[in-house]
Amino acid sequence: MNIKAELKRQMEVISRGTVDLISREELEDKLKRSLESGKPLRIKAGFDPTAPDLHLGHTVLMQKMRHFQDLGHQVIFLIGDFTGMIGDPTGRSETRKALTVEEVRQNAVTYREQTFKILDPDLTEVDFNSRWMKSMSAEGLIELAAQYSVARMLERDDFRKRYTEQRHISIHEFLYPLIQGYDSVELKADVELGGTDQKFNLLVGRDLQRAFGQEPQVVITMPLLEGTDGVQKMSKTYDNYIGVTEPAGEIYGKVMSISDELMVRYYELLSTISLEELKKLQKDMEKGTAHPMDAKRALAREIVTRYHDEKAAFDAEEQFNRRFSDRKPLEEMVNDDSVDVYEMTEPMPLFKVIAGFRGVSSSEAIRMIKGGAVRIMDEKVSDTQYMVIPGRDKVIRVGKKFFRVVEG
RNA sequence: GGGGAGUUGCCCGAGUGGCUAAAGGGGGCGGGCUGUAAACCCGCUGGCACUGCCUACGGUGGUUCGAAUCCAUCACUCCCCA
Repeated sequence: MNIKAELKRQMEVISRGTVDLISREELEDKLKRSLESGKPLRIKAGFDPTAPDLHLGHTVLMQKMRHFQDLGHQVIFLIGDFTGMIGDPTGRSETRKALTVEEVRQNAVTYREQTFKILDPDLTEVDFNSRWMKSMSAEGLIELAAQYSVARMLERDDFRKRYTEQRHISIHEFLYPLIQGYDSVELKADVELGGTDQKFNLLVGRDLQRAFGQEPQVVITMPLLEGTDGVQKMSKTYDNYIGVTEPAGEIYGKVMSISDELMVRYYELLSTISLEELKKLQKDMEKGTAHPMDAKRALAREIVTRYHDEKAAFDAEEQFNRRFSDRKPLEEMVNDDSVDVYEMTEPMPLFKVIAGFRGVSSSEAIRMIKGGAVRIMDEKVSDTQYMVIPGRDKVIRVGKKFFRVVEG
């Protein structure tokens, strides 16, 4: 094997799509030694077990982990169960609520199950930082804390912001980056991956490794994926996520509802098409030779295919078209199996039906009726007292979603 | 340890005794326009089978016919001094 050529190839694969790579020289050095000795690099990526459902935002990072696996390196999927109990203050404007031991444990299990949709289980070492943190003594913690200064902590953007805005910061929040950094010491990590928001924490890891006499890890950050709202980062907390375990139709629909601008971003970070292809697509859309909606369809198909399969993607598209794009007469909708079904045997007030179907309060349902959001058999209904009679009122539409009433 | 400021609905923020389910903005939802896009315009935005009732302005207790607004006390946050 030509080590030089292989080194170049690996560097290319690894650096694609990254935001920071600190430092390139160190990475090259480590890779070179690894190639010469045949000893794989230890790649660490930590995950906070607050949100047990993986979403597309996580996959940006995990695909990078996968790249490392494909190059034969050892990936460590570290579940920050101990740190999860502290609550990562990163990016927050206020103190996070700490999780209970039980919550963290449960979340971790689900997390693990979903990981292997993307990663190769044989090349993945799953670990928990409670393994070493739980038994750390107070002396150990103080020794660790002595490695860093308050001034340096306050260099971190979010801390500084909170500090200058005179908001509360608990001492234990300073411990988070320290513990995360110490994890790298325990794991003897060669490389640590994270989102750009993790940059500070990852760099602390380098300092601590140095302090504990280890060679500092290389830090690689990946861009954060915006959520479906296009503004905030994708997160379960903001309810703007697309989960990898969601049904095909759901994923397809969510992707279709994102803005054009965001679509380009998703292409960039989630699609496997090359950057050149993406550029061409953008140009064509500007020129008007390609319709943005078609491009979005293709993206939705690609993503659904990845987490389900091609057939599911095809079906999801079919259903989507039938539901929203094709203008079809009411009679067809009545028996269309792609609409959701609401079973009822006895007449019920309309707002109750809506409340049950949409999961909103009765007051909210009544407001929707008053606001003209509701149609029954294609007729707008504004009577809040309206009774739904199964058999007669077959198709109810609330907003853009609609459903069919069936006698059960 | 001493002194001061503050805690309002999902978020920000106005409100200093009745007209306050609480201005305004953001977000969210709905309507129009569309490509279930963006932008823009309009409406709604505590709960409850609802011409009414219940819950709500950090917690508790009090003053009052009546309190988010006044008093006491507790909790929490921030600032200044030591």
